[in-house]
Amino acid sequence: MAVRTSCTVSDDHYKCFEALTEEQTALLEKKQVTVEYNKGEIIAKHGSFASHVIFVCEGLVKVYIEHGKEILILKIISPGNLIGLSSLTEGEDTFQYSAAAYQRSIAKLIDITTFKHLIRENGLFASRVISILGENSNQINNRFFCLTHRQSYGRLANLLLCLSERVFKSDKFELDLTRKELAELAGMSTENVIRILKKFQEDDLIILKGKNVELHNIDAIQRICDLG
Amino acid sequence: MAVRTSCTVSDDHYKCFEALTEEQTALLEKKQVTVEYNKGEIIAKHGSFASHVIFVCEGLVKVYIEHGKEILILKIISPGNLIGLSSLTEGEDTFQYSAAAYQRSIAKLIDITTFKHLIRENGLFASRVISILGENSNQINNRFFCLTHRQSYGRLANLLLCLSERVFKSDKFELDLTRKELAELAGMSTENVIRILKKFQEDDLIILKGKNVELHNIDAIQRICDLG
DNA sequence: CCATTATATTGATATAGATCAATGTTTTTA
DNA sequence: TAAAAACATTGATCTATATCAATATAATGG
Repeated sequence: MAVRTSCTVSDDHYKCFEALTEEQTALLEKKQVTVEYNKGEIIAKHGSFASHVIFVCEGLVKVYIEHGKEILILKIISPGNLIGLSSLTEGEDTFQYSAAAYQRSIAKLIDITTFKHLIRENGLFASRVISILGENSNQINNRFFCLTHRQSYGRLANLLLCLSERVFKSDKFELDLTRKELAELAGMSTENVIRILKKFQEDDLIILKGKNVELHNIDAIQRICDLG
Repeated sequence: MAVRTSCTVSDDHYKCFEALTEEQTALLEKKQVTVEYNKGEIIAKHGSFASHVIFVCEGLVKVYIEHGKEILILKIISPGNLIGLSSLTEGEDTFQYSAAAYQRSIAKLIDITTFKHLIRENGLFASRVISILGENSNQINNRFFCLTHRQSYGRLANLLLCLSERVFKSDKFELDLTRKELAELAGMSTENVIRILKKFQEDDLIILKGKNVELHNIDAIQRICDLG
């Protein structure tokens, strides 16, 4: 069971573009701009006009929905992935979620009209996009399950595994997320994150040194993730 | 804000088939079977081989993921809607969720290979399918937000509004869902559903008579849904 | 490099909502 | 139609986790 997919998706969305012809690729190149974002900057704003889909080239991005002051993080996006595909829906011309850079990031903004045009024109491209949407949907469902059916220990264990396996791709990584950001991701209070991390460290499940995190007993963390 | 979309989606998925040519429609007809399900019967099983996508013609269906004994309802599907599109993803040949009939239901099981073939062949059809996937994704995100950020009163108010507006299409309806099923839908214990319904009735927000429910003060229920 | 502000940590307290237990009511079935 | 099973209701208790409060530490900017 792909529990570890609950905070992010695979990073091979770029492969959909391989389905395009040279001509179509050239068209797409003309209809996109590359933009750099600093840490904390908003890349897409929930409710604003969605004139483009976003392809993340570098950095790390959070995708979240917001209602007033409340936010819910849907996923973390690594380089290679697309954001904003749900605005391809007919009659849905606004972003259905926000996106913000966790760190300095580079993204290509692709004109949505051209993107839609290519879907109609190129069936293979369309089916690749459908694949991505399906994958997104499975990731969200996993995350939904995790956040609603696991208690705090399980949710934090899940987050650590996901960050390790999917985002940083190592069981030892430098975490430049604050406790507050971890709390947001795991759906709990900052204080609770701190207490649980402390407990994990006392139990030799993880080793914390400043911003460096090492998952020391992955099997045990996995067990907490599955059962907690 | 489409809070009321959080338990189900619109019921116009069938419109994607209007994008097919006569020939394609004929092909699809040949590659599908119609099946009747009794109350409680499983229509799709999470993890089993997804050889088809499902089009609901009659009845009422719940879509849910299950891990062991724990379940999470993703949405209610009314006639006119498709189930199992996330299995269109390349390399994903199993159902990513289960579906079961709340009441006697009729569904068409459409061969997934043919469906995929039509996506490649017909760009307009593909873009309609993408629309549906995008809409599904927005519905799940709304539901995700509601279940994680609202307390029990708000979640139950949301469910009542959604059932009224989207499923039964009237503010007075016969509810053949048990308290346990309501609890599952609103993500809380059965006892809590009972206590909250009682409170809503005491406050003249709803009128309960046996299985009949009437939303008596929709504005107030909406306020609880938004804030609670 | 000091002052200011953000972040991290720890402990105490409050509470929404689950769980448990007991009983009443309706539905099913034999 | 009586017995069994499923469902609904009510009250009492328990607990995970949020919230509040106070302090410590780290980061940042003038």
